[in-house]
Amino acid sequence: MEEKDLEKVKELQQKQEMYRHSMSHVLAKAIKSIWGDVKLAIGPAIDNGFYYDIDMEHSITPEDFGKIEDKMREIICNNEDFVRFELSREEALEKFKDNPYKVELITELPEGELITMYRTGDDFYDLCRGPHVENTKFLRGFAYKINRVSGAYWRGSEKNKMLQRVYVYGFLDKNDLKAYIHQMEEALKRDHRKLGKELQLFFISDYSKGMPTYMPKGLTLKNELIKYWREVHQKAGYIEIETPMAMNRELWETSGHWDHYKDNMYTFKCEDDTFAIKPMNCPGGMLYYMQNIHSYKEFPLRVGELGKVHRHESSGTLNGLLRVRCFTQDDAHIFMLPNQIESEVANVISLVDEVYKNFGLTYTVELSTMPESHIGEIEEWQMAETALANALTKLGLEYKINAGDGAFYGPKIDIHVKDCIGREWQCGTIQLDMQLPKRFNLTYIDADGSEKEPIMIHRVIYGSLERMMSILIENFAGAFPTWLSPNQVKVITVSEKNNEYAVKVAESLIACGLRVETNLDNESVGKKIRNAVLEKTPYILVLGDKEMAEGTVAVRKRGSQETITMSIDEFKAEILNNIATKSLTV
RNA sequence: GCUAGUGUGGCUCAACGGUAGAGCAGCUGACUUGUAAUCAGCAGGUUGGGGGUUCGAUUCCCUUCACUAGCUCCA
Repeated sequence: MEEKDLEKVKELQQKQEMYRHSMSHVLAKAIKSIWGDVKLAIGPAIDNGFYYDIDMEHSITPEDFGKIEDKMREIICNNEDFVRFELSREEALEKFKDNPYKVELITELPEGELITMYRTGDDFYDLCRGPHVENTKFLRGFAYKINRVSGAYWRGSEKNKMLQRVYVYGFLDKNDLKAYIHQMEEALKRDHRKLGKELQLFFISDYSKGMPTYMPKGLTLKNELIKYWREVHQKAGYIEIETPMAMNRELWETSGHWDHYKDNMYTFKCEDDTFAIKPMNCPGGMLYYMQNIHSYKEFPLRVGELGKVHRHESSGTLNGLLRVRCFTQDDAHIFMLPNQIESEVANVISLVDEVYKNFGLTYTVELSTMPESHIGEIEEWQMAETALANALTKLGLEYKINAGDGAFYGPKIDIHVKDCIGREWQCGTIQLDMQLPKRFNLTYIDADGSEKEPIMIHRVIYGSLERMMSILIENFAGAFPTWLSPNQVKVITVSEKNNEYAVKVAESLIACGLRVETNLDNESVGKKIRNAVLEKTPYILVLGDKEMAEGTVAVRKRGSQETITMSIDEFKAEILNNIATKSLTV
């Protein structure tokens, strides 16, 4: 039964994909019939519809969308057959001789194979393996909407010409399209940049593009994340260090960053020396290791650092707190014996799991293996990759393999989390480094008294505090669990007569370590409630004559419109318990 | 970095060739409030910066900066 359903779903997905392919043909045809002189590149189906990459003079703008959609509708209503036909390579090249993109695609097809094309009407044909629907009339019920137009490099390489890519949402079911658009609109409301402004968490000044300033509330959030991080890492056997922000060029030459990463580093001269602001914490961590002679008995040696790094990322890639030029990595370098890799990697992944679960985050795991350009011996790589894979398998985690996507210095495991509009961001990562220990000549004394080179991994759990914060802001839509919430309690008075009592209550809560704000404004209770609700405060306390006389508080929890009257001590017990258990709800 | 779009008071938006308007927030005053906006008044912008076209520009053009989406990148 279950299998049957699965099959049905799969069948429907395949059908949808075929329709999307056919629609992309229609899209191309519509654009060609409107603007005439266009060179079509490529137009695949994607998971929310389809797009077409086109090289043309006219810059398509949102004002053109209606016109294109109308034309598409017209083509669909013409009941044109999708006619499949095959050409020899030469014939196909001749047919597309004015279109370098198609020529390139055709040339890459295996020689001797016939080229499949589809034609609709008399005037339009396109290179496509198909399948397509038989006739455009079948597309009549297909729900589509042009979403946006943007630039995209031909074949994804910045060396090539940038084409115009028209993205279209497209679904078999009208309701799916509606639901999808609605979901996107809802998602935008929880965009961390919007909430960051509304909730006064952070801002990014023009004077420090890509480098956020934390406002008091945002800093509280960040500090809570750090506090929690320290708790779990201390339990997991980590020690913590702090390395300098700027270090001499020579160090970066030794680490290899100067050669590989110089363009992304902020460098400066001081007296006769050149310095770089650290783009990563590793070299500093290596220097720490080198301060002492190490024994195999110390391993695994887990050295953590909440290190602030600066990287000059391209301007176009910056995105709120998700992609910044200055961020705090929750880094750690772990030094170990070869036979400790598997268990230690498993330890780290368990830590990731524990931390992410605590936030209610779901994640996906990817294992990236040896890239073409790499250092080290194949056997070393195999050993390392096997160890990583074994650790994942042992924990029963599903993972995707990204063949050849590892760092040049070692394989890695990446943890991805989705943002509110479905974009995946790498957060946690565990990277085996087969280079730095060599470059810095790290050693330890093994049981037999010989000097050996330790195995080292870099790992982050949050990834960066900034990225994790933005993911959390969006996941919670700004309504943070109490323990994380910048403001945990809002004390509201009914009238000015109650101010003194309110201040007393607030002070006693603050004395318990709670983050409390009072609103003694000369405003209506309704308005003060409204403001507190908009600020997404977990607990609102309303204090009037009644509470004052009885020494109680009227508690209104986030998400509820009811109030519960309780003694101050009862309230303290409840909220402190909520915080201690890091409850996700109030 | 590339392509396109956007840029109006602290915030959200309006006006769109005739020299900027509203709500919220702020301030002042009245009201003393019982669970999502009490009322009145005041103040606040030369429309991101620079240049040009024009009798006149927020509105058109150029340039620059920033932002947004996508592409590339993320060792």
